[in-house]
Amino acid sequence: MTDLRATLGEAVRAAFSKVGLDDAFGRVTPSDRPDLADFQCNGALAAAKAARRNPREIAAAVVEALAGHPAIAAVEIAGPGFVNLTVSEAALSARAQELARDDRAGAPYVPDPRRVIVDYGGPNVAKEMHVGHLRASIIGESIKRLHRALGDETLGDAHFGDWGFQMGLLIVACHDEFEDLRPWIDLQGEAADEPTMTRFFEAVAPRVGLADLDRLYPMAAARAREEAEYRDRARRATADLQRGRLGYRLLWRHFRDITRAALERDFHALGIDFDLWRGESDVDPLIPGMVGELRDQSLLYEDQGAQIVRVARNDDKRDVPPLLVVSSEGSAMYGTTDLATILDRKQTFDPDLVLYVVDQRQADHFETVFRAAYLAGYAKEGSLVHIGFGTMNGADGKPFKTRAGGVLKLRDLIEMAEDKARQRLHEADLGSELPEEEFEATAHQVAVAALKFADLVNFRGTSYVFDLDRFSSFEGRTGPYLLYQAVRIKSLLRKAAAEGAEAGEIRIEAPAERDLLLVLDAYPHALLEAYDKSAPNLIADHVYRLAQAFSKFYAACPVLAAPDAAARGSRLGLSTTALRQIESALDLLGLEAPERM
RNA sequence: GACCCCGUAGCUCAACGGGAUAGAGCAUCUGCCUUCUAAGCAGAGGGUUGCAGGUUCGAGCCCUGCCGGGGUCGCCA
Repeated sequence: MTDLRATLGEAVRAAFSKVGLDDAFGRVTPSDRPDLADFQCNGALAAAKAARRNPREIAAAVVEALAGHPAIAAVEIAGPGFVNLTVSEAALSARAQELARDDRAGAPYVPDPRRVIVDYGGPNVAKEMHVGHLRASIIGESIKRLHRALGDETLGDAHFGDWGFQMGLLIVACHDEFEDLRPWIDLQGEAADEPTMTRFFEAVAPRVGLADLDRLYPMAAARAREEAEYRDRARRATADLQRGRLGYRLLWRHFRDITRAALERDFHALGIDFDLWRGESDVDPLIPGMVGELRDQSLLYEDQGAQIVRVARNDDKRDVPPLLVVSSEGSAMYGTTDLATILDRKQTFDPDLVLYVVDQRQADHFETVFRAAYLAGYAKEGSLVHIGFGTMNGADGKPFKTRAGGVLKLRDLIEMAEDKARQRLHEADLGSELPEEEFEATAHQVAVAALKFADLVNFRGTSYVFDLDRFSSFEGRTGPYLLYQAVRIKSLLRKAAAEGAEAGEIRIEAPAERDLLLVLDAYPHALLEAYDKSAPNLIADHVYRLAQAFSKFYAACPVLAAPDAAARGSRLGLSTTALRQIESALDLLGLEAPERM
């Protein structure tokens, strides 16, 4: 399977070699002037500059070396030395059959598969998920799917925040709130027998639910800010928990279990599923050993009462602060946990690459942690990469807030999107004949598509403005538009099947067919670019372009009413292939199209 | 203060090693439903790419300065 761009690129690189120039100049790109050609190579201009020669002369030599290549119908020199390439009918047709037969719709494999962990989502026990988690989850899920689809052995890890001060706060809050549970919460010791544990959970589970955590945590957090005494109690509870005090440990397990179950449900509804839920608590036992090892490696320094690893380098343009491993109070910091997580991953999975899909604002933090990990030999230089993203902003350009000024909960956001989707479907009189259940499922899919596509269509590094009306529109570059296009093709194929019409050999005749095929051909390159840059927006761009190219084809070339059986078979083949590729790309974005709407 | 990112059409965003006429979508305007979902298609208008210099045959992209916005700068995560 080779796409036309790669085929031509190979040919042009060979031509540059043949005339004695670096083959890197033979880079081929889709034409900027589709009215003139399908592809172009600007290498003659760059080569001319390097060799102080006339670009048109070089272009002429390259063109001569290309003569007779079977994939090229025409090659012309334009302007100062652009080489314009038009694909031959034979190559076009061969590529069409290849794509039609490929059950991956053109998706490539990477040449050297790696072991990859995508660290994303970052939900916390007790803290409600908010829009900040949404971006991490949407982008991370897409990157994970992309790596997996292209052949990497890939794990997605939620990196569950289950271990900090907030646990102590919750324990104290529960202790105060549930008087009758105190004997259980105060349970001493470090280990329990089965019957004790069973009785513990029988007593606690019916009383302490998610709603309690949602209610108690903000209250406790606020109170800890005000009252030093309360804060100290929570700190002590945190320390006791981490030391293994039985009642706290069991209560904490309960917090963690119910939170995780709810989170998994919420994520799943968004098409986001993790392979691992390794929590901060899982790596806590590694920390003492790790600290000792860092000391043995002479990486640890004492500074202002804290234990630090210095990571600054001579060529740094700014002050790079050290990694704080043990605070002056003797506790582990979040950088400590992150470093221990790197160690844990090395021991359990030994990844070639770890991608951290986390807010761009934490770039400095990760730089520090990564440097420390490289120094300690916990990861190979360059194998840890922070995939930063910008914020989702409100209409004022500032990070999104509710009207009351608070952080918008993820659940509320999704509900808003579903309401909007229902409203839009009704306005367009769509899905009115669907059964209630299917209509609701469709509304959910439309809502999810609106939110996720709006996020993924922007380059992850830039911030974007949240505008539900725009995202939920069925017109233009939106998720719902893409679902609509997919559904329209599905409907067409159902009708064809009912008439007994079958896909046949694809013949590229009409301009709209040629344009569609060229877009289909560009899929592997789009995916490899997206892979290299961890940039799902390139997949979003591609699928939108594809949907548009199909729509033009659909308007210009009747399928069922094609002039003859061969043309109908050909157009059905193109439609089937386009649908498969749209669905493939949507899947990589974490989206799914309904059967009808 | 230091460092990083951003500034492109009225709005939201593109522009793939520095290359041809800076592209899409929304909004506005004009056509097209007795044919497969018009949530569509065809077309039009809309730009001194923040400002000023520089490098280059050629700059939205590279360099310098300035203006404006955002972010980060060890014991929260």
